[in-house]
Amino acid sequence: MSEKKKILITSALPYANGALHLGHLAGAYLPADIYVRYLRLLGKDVLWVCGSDEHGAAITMRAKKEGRSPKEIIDTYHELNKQTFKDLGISFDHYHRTSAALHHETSQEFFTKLNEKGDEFEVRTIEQYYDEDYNQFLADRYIMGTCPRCSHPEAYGDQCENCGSDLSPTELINPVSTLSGKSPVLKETKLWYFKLDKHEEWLKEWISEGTLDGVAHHDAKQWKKHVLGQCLSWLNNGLQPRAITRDLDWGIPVPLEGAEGKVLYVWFDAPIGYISSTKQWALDNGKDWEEYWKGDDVELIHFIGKDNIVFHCIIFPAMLKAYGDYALPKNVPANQFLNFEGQKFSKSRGWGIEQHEYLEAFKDFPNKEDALRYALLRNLPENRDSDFKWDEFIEFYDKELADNLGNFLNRVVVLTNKYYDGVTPEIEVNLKEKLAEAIAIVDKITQELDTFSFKQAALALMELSSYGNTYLQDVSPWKIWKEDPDSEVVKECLFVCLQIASLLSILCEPFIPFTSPKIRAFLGLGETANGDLQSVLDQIKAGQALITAGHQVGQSGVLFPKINDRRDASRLEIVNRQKNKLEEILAAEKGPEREPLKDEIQFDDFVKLDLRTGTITAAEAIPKADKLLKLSVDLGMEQRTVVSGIALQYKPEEVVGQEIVLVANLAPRKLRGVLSQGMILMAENDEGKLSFVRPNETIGNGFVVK
RNA sequence: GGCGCGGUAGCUCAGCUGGUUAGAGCGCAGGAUUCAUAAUCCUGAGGUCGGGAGUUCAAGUCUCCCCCGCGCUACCA
Repeated sequence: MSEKKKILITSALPYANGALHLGHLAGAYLPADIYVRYLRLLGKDVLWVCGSDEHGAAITMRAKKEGRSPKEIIDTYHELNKQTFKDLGISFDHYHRTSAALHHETSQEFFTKLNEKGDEFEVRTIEQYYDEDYNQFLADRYIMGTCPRCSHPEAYGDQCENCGSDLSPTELINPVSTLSGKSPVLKETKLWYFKLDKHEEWLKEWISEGTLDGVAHHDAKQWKKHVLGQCLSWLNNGLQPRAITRDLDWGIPVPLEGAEGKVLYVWFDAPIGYISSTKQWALDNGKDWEEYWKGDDVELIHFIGKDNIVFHCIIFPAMLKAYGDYALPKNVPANQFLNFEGQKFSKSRGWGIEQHEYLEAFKDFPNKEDALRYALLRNLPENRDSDFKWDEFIEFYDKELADNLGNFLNRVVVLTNKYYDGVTPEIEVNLKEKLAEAIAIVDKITQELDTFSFKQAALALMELSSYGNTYLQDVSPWKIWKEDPDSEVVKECLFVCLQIASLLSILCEPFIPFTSPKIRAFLGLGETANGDLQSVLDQIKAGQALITAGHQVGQSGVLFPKINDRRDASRLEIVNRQKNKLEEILAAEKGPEREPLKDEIQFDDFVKLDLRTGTITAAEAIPKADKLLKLSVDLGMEQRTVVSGIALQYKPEEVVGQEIVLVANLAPRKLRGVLSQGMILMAENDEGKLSFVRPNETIGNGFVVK
């Protein structure tokens, strides 16, 4: 066992059925990359693992849709995502995949161990749809039918994409297997459940107090509020056992006799992917994976988006503790969501840009990687949803990277070359004193990084360069030099500026790793290595120069050619192409769009409907249902009670006296405890505005509409 | 309806356990300067801290109610 503390960083495993967009990057990968690069520069023993999540029904569904095998799908996206990460400087130590044999073994071993503990799992028998032609149980997504809520004929077993309702397969009207196209039958099946409820007590203490079995584990106050909030909300509602197996042919087989045709539920094996990724890295590098997962000297940090909070803060810790010996996360700095120009990323709408698309579209853009990293960084959704805008991309690049950082570095190197032929001047100076303010800013940068405040850290980095600009301006060596080229004041000024430039060259590395070596080259410095930042910090605080007298600097140049440049519009054009794309999408969407027509029916189908005129005579809200009103309808020959989902648009008093048309022979159904005897016809437009359908002159109640 | 998170200058956001005249960047207005990439530096204007009530000597910061945004969840004939 090594004496040094091990830090294990994980980033959410990307699901390998599609490309990743900028929101993903901003959520779980860029912040982690910055943090890991920072720790490496400090010389910490840090390991960062990730990989593709390659199981689950969504992959088989996509494969079927595209007429490819699941294996082809995951291979495509595994390679794409892996390469794109690499191109953007996302510096995983290992990028694994859950289809790997090592991962299957690891997951099965994990399952087996928990199963052998005896009281972690329970087996339940439930009824599930089964396709008799294909001899297999059907995942929710493999069943389609008519949505019981909106009558959309192509709702999936878990969700209706037309009305957004969450469904269960048994709710579907006329369910059909997407495999055989026939009606599935209900058949009993066995599922394994993880008894999450059993872990509720210690989880509550661990999350709210940061103590584990009474022993201090982490500082709960360091966790983000929205993370704590969501976890405690779950815990206070009571945890339920969760199914960990499914009847599916794509995934990790359940390693038990009599469990043929069953695989581990994807959420169970995915986080174990962090472990198998570590194992593979250890094998490749001759290390011991357990040193990073077990023992007191382990610090585990999960970087994720907010959609993953409960898995990483509740479910996976429960799995780890149930297994035993594993360290639990010290922090889960989950980010919120990144929007794109004011709206959510949407693949189907083409709203947003995927990582590999960006690299392609910006291939002629200098520093495209750092430009993107910086724009995302400055706008990270750390505590609330944020918004990526191309105009801000331009602004951050031009104002901060080019005008502030790039220009300062250029000024310093140009002046050094001009006055001293690039040789650092010899000068007596109390650096501790002279750099006190700069060092305070450096401390701020590291403190922000230590606490996962990456956006603030970036601002502090700019503050350092801005401080350099201000200092240079205050001394204005060019004025003095004109009078006295040998001035000690000029020498001191540039000597100090070179120290600041040197600090910037290393401190910027976690944020803009592609630019850092260029800055180092300007300054005549070699590339940074692990641990360098620690020695730089030690030196500078001890008053030692980082760039000493006699050191030859290199030649400078334009680090960040500005986007708004009067001589060269090429960069602006690249960005403008993206902006134009969005405008086109918006323009296209403005065209009239109507729900597609349903399948043709016969006259006989129509006459089955019994439509009657009526008048609403009373209305009241239904407690604990914000969309429902309980209505009394006068049909002339009788009174009906009808429950209608119009409460968001109408107050009860507004609808009394309203003439309506009622589907009068609809089978009664109970809603929120009230028996609804019919359905009122309403027209609804695309903005959700409702309007009653009624005869355009009063005709009396109870008459037939046909 | 329940739960969680957010709502601070024109824009994007900082403000830990309540404590002096509420901060930064961008934008805007004036000025300085030329080593540098129409750059840099200085000064200034600009905020009922979502609304209302309360606790306190003192509230952006605590409590309650309400409004808005996002998410989870229930319901949606």
